[in-house]
Amino acid sequence: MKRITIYDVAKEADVSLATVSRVINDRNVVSEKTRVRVEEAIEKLGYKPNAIAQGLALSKTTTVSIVMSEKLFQYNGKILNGMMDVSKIYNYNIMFHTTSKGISKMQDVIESIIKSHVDGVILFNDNFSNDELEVLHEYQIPMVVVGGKIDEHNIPTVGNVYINFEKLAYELVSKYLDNGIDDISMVEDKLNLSMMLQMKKGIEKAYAQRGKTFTQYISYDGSYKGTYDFLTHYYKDHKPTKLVITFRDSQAIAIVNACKEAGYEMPDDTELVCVLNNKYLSMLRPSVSAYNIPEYDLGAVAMRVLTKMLVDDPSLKTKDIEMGYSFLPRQTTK
Amino acid sequence: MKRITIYDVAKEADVSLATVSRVINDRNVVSEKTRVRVEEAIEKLGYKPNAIAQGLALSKTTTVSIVMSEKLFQYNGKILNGMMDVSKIYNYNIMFHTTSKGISKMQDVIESIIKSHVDGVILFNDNFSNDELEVLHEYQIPMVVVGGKIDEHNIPTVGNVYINFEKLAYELVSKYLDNGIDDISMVEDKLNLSMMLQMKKGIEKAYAQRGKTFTQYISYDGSYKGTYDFLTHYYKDHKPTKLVITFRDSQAIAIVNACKEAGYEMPDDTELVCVLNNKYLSMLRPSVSAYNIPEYDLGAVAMRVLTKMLVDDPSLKTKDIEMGYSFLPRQTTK
DNA sequence: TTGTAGGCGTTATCAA
DNA sequence: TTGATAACGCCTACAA
Repeated sequence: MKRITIYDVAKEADVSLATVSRVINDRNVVSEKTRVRVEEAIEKLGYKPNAIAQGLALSKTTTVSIVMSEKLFQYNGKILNGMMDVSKIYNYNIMFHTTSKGISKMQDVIESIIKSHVDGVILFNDNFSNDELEVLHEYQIPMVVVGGKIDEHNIPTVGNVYINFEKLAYELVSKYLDNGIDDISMVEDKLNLSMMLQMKKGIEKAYAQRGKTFTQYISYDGSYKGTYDFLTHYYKDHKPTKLVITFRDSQAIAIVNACKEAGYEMPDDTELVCVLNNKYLSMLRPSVSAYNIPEYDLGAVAMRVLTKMLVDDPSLKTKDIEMGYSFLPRQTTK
Repeated sequence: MKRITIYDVAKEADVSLATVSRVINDRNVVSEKTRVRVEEAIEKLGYKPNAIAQGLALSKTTTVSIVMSEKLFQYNGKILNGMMDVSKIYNYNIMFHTTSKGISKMQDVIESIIKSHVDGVILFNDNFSNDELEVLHEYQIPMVVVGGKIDEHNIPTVGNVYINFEKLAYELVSKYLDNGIDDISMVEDKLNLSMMLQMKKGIEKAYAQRGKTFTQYISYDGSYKGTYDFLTHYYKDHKPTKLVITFRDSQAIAIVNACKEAGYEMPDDTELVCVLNNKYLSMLRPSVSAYNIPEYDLGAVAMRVLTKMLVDDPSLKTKDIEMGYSFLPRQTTK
């Protein structure tokens, strides 16, 4: 079946293709009479404009790329939901890219982003370098980074929608320190290294302000299958600290199980806070205290900022937006 | 910055644009000498072909659409991973669409699929009707449906990569029936209705073959926030059956918690099998028996089948592929 | 082996 | 208000 084109419509309505184009795009003025005729022809033939041809003619694809790491997007469903919903409102198509660590596949992704001529890009933290940001910027492609705060940048085509993890960690730890508890540890999450660094910074600041030093950053090499494996092993000969901070659910669950097996009571012997909340943490027994991060909103706002950059002045201000969060106390904290 | 085009390269290398096109696409024979010259020019100018223009010229976008329901894709990360990896191998771009139930957004998705002129589509079960499949077929767009088995179809442009949930349920229930246990229930999962129906069919068949009738299909209306809420309420005045079958983790976890709170022992008082495995089920105490569904492979194979349909004869045979599964016994079964 | 020219489906600029 | 016509960037017969 030959796809029907603007020519077919023009012939059917007995006008020139220019006129058809006009009624499609609502440009200029078209006489009521002919507009109706054209619309009828469109309806009758079931004509649908070819977005590719439009893209070529307009140098605008109404498509934006979303790139996130392969591992990460399993945890970021809601962020994606937020982005998808907003993109629908503005009628943007979504090109989806994933990066796997290891070989720097980000190169390939950038390559295909450039070739695809998408109008904008949304990147997640933790899967690109500054060089790569620079490349995209050279091509004048507006982009927004979502997740954590990115370093001071003066690239005008970059926006940032983020959670201030440094502040979050600082506040959390300060509270405990002020209650006389300084036996605190944080478990590294290799999937979110840049967020970890920000949190570490916040914790260290809290300690430093009180003349102390934070030392219990629990990291591990690649010899374990994952965090869970590592932690169950780790707690065989380590007593959990009074407060343990984890980033994701897997780590929190590992801690809960390890404590249970070692005979420690929560929250009496040890307290646990997981940064990223999800439903499993509330289903667990004991249920795990966590932070309510507005994931959906992060995605929605990021996409909205991007569309703003696309239609408005690209040098728009207020492109950096800090999102809030709130603590969800559950059974693992007093 | 003006994007540099094939003309620029041609001028730089002092050849015609046709020649440049030839070296880019490796078409015809180009003399070694000029090819090198062209390649140098490409390198020097940093030329990247405009995929949009290529798409227009070739009527081929090397892009495929993936459409899945908004709710579902949070659970199907690995399937997506499989699809993404294979699409990378074949250099296909991914256009990502989500459908939310309620208003039939599927209409919009189809609209944009048609306009985008993607080369093929991958659909998940449970988010389209046969009519919608027909529309896509009218446009000759190759597509594959992934997840459960779709009804007999004779649309030549549709492939199907699936798990035989009917068989799975039949086998599972048969085993228990043959051991004299017929106090079995299955909890409905509203996110996967078509799979539920297939499983129900399998269970009913197992019962029927033994002159019995399956009655304990546990469903609920929309008055609960979700399955978890419903189940915790349900088991206040219902004793769990000897075997409970759930589809997803949330439901399984609800059962585990409900039993624990009601003082039932697993697996002695009641056994539990969750169809879709995931890491939380193995972390839970007791850990939940489940099926190892090759999610990644489902996605990978689906994408591979689609690419085959795209390059090979579109009327290729063996487009319907049944994937295997295996049982993972854990603490909730004897 | 290389170049010329027409076409892919739209939009936009001019004239009419 | 409408209609030619030249882009948009690339590919591919057809010629040379």
